[in-house]
Amino acid sequence: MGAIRGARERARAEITAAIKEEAARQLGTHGPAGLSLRAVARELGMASSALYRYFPSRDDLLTALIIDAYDAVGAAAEHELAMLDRRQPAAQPVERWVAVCRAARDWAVGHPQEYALIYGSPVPGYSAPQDTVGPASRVGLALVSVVRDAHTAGLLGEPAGRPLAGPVRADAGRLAAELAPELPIRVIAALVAAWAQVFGIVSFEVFGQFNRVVEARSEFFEQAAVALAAQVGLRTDGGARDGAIAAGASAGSAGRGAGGVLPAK
Amino acid sequence: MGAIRGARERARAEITAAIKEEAARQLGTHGPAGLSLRAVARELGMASSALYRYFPSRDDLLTALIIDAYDAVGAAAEHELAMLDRRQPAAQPVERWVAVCRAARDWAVGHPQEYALIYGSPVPGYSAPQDTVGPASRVGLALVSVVRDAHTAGLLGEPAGRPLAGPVRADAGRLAAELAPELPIRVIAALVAAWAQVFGIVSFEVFGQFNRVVEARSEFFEQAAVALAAQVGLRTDGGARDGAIAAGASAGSAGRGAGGVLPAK
DNA sequence: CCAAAAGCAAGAGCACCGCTCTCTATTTTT
DNA sequence: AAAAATAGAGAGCGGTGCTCTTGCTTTTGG
Repeated sequence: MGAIRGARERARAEITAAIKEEAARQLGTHGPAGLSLRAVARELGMASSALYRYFPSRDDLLTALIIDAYDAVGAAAEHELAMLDRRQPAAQPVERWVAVCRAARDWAVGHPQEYALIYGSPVPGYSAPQDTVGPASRVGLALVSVVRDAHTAGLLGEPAGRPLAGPVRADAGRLAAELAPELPIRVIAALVAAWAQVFGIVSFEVFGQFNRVVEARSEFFEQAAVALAAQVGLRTDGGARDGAIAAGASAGSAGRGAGGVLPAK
Repeated sequence: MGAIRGARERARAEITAAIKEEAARQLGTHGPAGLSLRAVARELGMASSALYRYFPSRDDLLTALIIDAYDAVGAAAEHELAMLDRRQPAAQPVERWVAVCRAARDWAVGHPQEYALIYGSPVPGYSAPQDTVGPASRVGLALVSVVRDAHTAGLLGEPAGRPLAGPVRADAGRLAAELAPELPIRVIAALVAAWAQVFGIVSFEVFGQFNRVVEARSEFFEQAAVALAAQVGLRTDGGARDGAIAAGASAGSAGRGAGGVLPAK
């Protein structure tokens, strides 16, 4: 945080960064399993044992990369949202929602290995150290903020779905108290579901489950993101049909014409 | 396939099975990265080199396990559906849909490592050998069959969401031709999305993303599965409101009373 | 200012890994 | 019964994560 004190600390910071950089590079080419401390050290021209001064174990290096990845995708989402708001200050909630989703997806397809690291199978022992929970929630919080803004702007309708089962209601209530007390409980529940579902689609794309199934990935994703926004209760038009099911805008969805869902990319 | 011919072939089959069994055991305790051919051989009391008579490489062993896992979850889904139909021949399409989803989830939480193997990050080199695509699609096909049955029974409404973008329509059309020509294209698209979204929720649960977020996992999942069924167009009651948005049953959802979504487990 | 303390880099070494090669024993086929 | 195919064992190669010991440099404190 503070200013760098001596040459030693500066060197330490630089070398730590270089190690992470090279490790990330190897991660991109050989995958998480192929990340080798020795190879990193070799590439950096240092003895493998020296690397342990910076990361006490391979898992710690991986954890650092995990945190970086969470931060990267979180920052991408926040940045994309900020850009949209600057470009188009009166953007519809649905557009803002889709912007966040698309940012996450774009980052994922651009960094598949890093994505796999954080949203794929947890690594060997793995215990999800506490340091990861903050960065890990940034995308989710961005989604929450979009919905919250829509709510304060009066652009939030009823979420789809049946009334909540008791325990689900309890979870959602606890979450609501934590991060958005003004939002209806059902919206919170729908939001969490949508959050998981967005990443379900991204994971299927990145992990190859869509091979030979879905080819128009970005359009497909966009379509699903819009549907999920509706599911959460974000209105696609800021008008009538109060309290009605927001998802039900399909009938008269002149929307944006010509097949397009939202202005792509 | 055919009868076992000699003692040698029988032994080979048995040993192959034993290797896979032990490998699966190790997979469950140490994770995919911790699967060691030497350890498997050691546990089986044979030389590590002898193991290569059965699996030419570690990746081939993993591939075998992957196929087994796909088959296991697929069989679980099909079995659960068959059981429901036997127990309750007039089951609602939504119930059948949820049964398939729940079977997949139950298998996943019961076999997290095997689940990670097939729905988590792809393994090192990995090329998704052709042998996996058949088993891999069983759960998806089960979902398709549920929707198709609902359609022939006249219990399929309009799926939620806007009209499809062109390329998405093309993908869905191709898929429809392959596996369910009678279904509306939009239903196919919604189905694929729902398929990915179901596994998104399962993955978030199994991979720990729901830690400290969702505690009532099975109820939450059930809720989401029902919502996804509606999204696809499965009616929750076999009656009125033709062509209307099926998801819109929320208003008067007396449903099944007392917070419960569907008869659990 | 210089000695003590602390941090850093390197090398050797341990136990393990996937995998190959060679050699022998056994079974199947001809 | 001879020949061919198959199964197992062992040694060995290059790689891995990680530890320990040994020197060296920077920082610190009297």
